[in-house]
Amino acid sequence: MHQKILDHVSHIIDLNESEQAEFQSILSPLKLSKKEYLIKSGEFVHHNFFVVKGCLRAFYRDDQENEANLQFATEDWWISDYEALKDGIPARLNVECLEDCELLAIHRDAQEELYRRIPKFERFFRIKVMNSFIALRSRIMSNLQKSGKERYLEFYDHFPELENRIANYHIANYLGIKPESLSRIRKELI
Amino acid sequence: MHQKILDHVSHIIDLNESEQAEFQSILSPLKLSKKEYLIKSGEFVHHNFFVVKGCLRAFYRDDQENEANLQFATEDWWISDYEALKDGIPARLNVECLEDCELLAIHRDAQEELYRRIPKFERFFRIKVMNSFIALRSRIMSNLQKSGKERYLEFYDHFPELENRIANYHIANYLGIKPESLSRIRKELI
DNA sequence: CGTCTATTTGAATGTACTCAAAAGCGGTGG
DNA sequence: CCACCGCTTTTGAGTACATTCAAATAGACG
Repeated sequence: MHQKILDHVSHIIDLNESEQAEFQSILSPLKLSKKEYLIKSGEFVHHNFFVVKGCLRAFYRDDQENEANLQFATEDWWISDYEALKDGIPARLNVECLEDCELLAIHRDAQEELYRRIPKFERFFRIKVMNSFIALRSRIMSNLQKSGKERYLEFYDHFPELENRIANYHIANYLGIKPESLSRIRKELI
Repeated sequence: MHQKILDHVSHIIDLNESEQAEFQSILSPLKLSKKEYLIKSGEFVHHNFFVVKGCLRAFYRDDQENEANLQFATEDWWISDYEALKDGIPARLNVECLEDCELLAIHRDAQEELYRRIPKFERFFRIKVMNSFIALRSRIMSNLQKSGKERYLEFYDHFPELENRIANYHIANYLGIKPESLSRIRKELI
C-alpha cells in the first residue's frame, strides 16, 4: 500500500479500487542515502519519481563546474529530468539527495501505458504540470523584477519548512545570489 | 476552416473528421490591432488563445510600473494567464499586441467540455504544457547561470525570427537587462 | 519634412561580487 | 564531557560590472 501517493493523486482525480490497484502495480519503491545521486547528467533517464520522504535538489552543472539549483523536492513532489525522459536523450540535470530519501519510481513505458488504460491520468499529470508551469512563470517574473532580498522573502514565504532543512548556500544558489550576499540579507532582516 | 490550428494539433494527436469538426466548433476567431490588450491585469480571464497571426507579449507590471516580459507569442503559440483561467481569479498578467493579431479563442468551459468528450485533448495539452515547462526550466537555468550576453545569444539562437520583429527594449526586458546594456552587448558582437 | 520613439554613447554611481580570513556549528572519537 | 575536525556561515575590504541619468543620434511614420 502506497497510501501517500494515492492520497496525493486522489486530490485531483477519483480512482476506484481496481484503478488504484493498477496504479500501485507500476510503482517501484527505492531508498537512497544523503549525497547519493538519483539522476546524473549524461546518463539516460527511465523514470519519473515521487518523493515519499526526504529532500532532493535538481541542478545543472556547466563546464566550469558552476551549479544552478533548479528545484528542491520534498514529500509529495515529483522530480525527474522530463526532457531527457520524454525524448530519450541523456540527462542535462543532476538530482542529488540532501537527506536520506524514500521514493516511488514509475517507468516511462508504464506511465505511457497507464495513460492508455486510465486516461484520467493524462488529466492528473496535465494538471500537475500546469501547476508547475504556473509556479515557474512566477519564479521567472521574480528573477526579472525583484531584488535578492525580495526573492529570499518570497522563498521563505512559499517554503517556510525548507528554510531549516536546506543549507543556505543551496538556497542562495536557487535564488541566483552568492552565499555571502544571502548572509548579508539575512543579517539585515533580523 | 481553421487549418492552421488543426495542423498544429495534428502534430501531436490524430483527429477524425467529426473530432475536427467538434474542435473547430469551439474556436472563436478574433482580431486585435497593434497596442491593444488581449488581457489586462486585474480583469477576469475566460479564454485560452491560439495565435494564428501576429505577435504579442505577456508581462507583469508591479506597483512601481516596472514591467517584466514573460513571454512573446507568435504564430502557433498559445497564450493566456493560466493561473487566472484555472482558478477564476483576476489576471496578474497583461497581454499586449506588438503587431496586428489574428487569434482563436477557446472558452474555459468549452475546453473542459472538450476534455470530457475527446479525452485525447487532455493528452494534447499535457504535452504542450510539458514542453513549455521544460522551456521555462531551461530559461531559469540561464537566468541563474549565464551572463546577459550569453542569454542574448541564446535568445537569438532560439528565436532568430523575433530579433527583427520585436523592439530591443522588449528583448532586453525579457532577458533581464537594461536596453542600454543590450545595446552595448550588441555592439561588442558585431 | 517634422515629430515622436527607439537606440546608442558617455560618465558617474551603486550594488553584488570576489577573495581572504574569522567565527560558528555539528558530528566523532578520545 | 570535552577537544578536535571539517564544513557552513559570517564579516571585511577591494573590485568589477551593470545600472542610472543625460544627451545625442538614428529610425519610423504620418
